[in-house]
Amino acid sequence: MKDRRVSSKDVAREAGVSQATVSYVLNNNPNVKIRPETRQAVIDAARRLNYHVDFIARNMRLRKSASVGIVTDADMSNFPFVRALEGIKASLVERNYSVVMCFGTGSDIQDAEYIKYYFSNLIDGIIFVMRDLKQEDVKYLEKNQIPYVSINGNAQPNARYQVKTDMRQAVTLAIAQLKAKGITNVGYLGQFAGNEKSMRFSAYRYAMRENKLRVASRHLYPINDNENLIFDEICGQLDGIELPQAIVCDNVNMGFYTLRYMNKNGIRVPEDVSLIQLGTTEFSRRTYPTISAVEAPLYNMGLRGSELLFDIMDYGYGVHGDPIVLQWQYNQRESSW
Amino acid sequence: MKDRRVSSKDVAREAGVSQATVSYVLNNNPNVKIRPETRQAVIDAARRLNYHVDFIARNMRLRKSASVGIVTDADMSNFPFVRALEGIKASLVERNYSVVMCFGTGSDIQDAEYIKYYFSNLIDGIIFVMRDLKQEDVKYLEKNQIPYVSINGNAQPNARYQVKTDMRQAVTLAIAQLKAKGITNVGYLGQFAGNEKSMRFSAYRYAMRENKLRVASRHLYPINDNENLIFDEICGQLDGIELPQAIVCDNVNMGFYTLRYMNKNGIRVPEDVSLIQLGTTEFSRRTYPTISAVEAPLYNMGLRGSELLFDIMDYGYGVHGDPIVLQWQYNQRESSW
DNA sequence: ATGAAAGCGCTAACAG
DNA sequence: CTGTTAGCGCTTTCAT
Repeated sequence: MKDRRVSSKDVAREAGVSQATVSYVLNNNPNVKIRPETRQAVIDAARRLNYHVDFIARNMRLRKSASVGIVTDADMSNFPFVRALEGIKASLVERNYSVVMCFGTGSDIQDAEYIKYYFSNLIDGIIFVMRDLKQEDVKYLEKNQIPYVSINGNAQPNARYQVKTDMRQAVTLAIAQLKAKGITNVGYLGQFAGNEKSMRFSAYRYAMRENKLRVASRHLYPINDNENLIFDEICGQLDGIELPQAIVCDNVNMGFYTLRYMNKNGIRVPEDVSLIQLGTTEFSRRTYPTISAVEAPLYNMGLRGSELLFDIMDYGYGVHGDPIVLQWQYNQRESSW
Repeated sequence: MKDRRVSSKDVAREAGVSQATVSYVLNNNPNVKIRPETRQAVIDAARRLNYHVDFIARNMRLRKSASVGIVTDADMSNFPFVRALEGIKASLVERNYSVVMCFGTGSDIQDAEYIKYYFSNLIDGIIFVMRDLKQEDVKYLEKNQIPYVSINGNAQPNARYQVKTDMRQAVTLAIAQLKAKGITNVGYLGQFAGNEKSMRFSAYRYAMRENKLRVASRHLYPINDNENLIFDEICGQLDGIELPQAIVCDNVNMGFYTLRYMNKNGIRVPEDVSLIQLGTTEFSRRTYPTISAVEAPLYNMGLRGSELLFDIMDYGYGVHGDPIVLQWQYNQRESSW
């Protein structure tokens, strides 16, 4: 199918040396001294023949693949995921590693694509991005000493290697800023249960407490995170009630739909109600008003996670037991004072 | 580093057969008949030992990599790119191919990562997604018979293998709908030069002509596509003028910023001005009003492109010379009549 | 300083 | 129906 390509043997012949020498030269093998003119001859020959090493063959010999598998739960077209991937990429490129996307994640980890890939030498390690790890999966990975890292806003209980985040300080800052403008009546709209959500909700409660503000239960608006229903649920919660001075929205979508609600009903933002969104998207600065947001350090999460994975791949389990914790940031825009 | 793993030789020993038989069974090789009990013995042994083929070794033997390289110009965190990637993925998964992201695209194609990967047997083919191909790059690819496909809204001149799109009918339909509501005065906001842009602008002109409407040059608003400047430029163009009844916006960002302009200035959409956006994003249905959009068939572009690539990889250059042309669609939402 | 040769794990003639 | 065997292209010990 693919026509025969030039191999290191060809280069050796062309340069009048042995195949071993070609390998020594091209890999700059530090354990072996090569006469400069020999070296040059090899390099010239390689260039002349337009030689490229066959990574597959090399990797086979070296018993590694020089790529890492990326696994996600999120829709791929999800901004946080992709942004974290950009951070990962930055770290990988440096070391000449490549990214393999792993899709099929079966119900049993044993037949997840990424496990097959790992055992098939297609990837050397695994990065879980924005994916909640099941207890048993973590156990399986660690039992088999598979290099992996979880990159996720939320802590993954029991996962040995992870990058997680803390948003409490950023939310505290956001609410402090509101308070400085005389706003004390800050509600919360979103989900109140579940892992990810409860991290957000509890950050809100933490921030209120730190700011010595009361959480009023009549200003807590439970909304399920289902794209098609969010707006209706918001209407159900907010129609005809007395609104608080500010609302913190659980995530990007809820922030958008809440703004939609305000715009639709002629409620001025932030004059009547301030709006703050938890989560990151590039569209928050394209609306009217632009939406203030507490945002995760996505790029750095990717970068740091990938670096951690390299440590594990290089030195094995046992290094760096501590999770990396990165801080969220408050990005004030027009929707809040 | 990685502990020795179980090979097909081990399975052979365990099952009391030869390595070849193991290969025959596990690959379901149709050219060779295996006694059912032998087959079963092999399968059992493999399971017992938790055997996984070593793809690297297999690929080396087969002289292929079972992965394709994805190259893009766009920021990865770009919705159209990722959506197309999802289509690609759907096609790849079926054939057990995997995706390798190629990042470094040097100025000279010879040292682009994807070329190195190809010549290094790391990928079997290349898909360019939303990336404008240079003349010379196309020439290089075709001279070397490298399987590639361009997936792009716009035609890539001279690229033999491509998926491109046609938006004229969809825009015509959108404008026809406006006209049916008595709107005849339709402006255009965006860029008027450049490859991508002129496709859009000319689709608008085509649609106006088809609908027997006049393009009024006073309702053509040139805006440069620079995120940080768009809004200011829009203000510069629209402040204090008499607006048309409808505006077609060049792309997603301009659509958003134009809506921002309207909302900010209390101009009702669509009562005062209808808005139509060319381009796709999931956020168009989260604003108030939601934004009508003419959208590219991104998922299918990815899917079809990937299928085309498989044809080329399977049968070589010479198949399917004709570009695949896919139609855009009009998605009417609240921002237009 | 360089070469000969072994072998990574797999597949596919070919032989039986 | 199954086994023997010869590589795929590379790296690396061990000789020289």
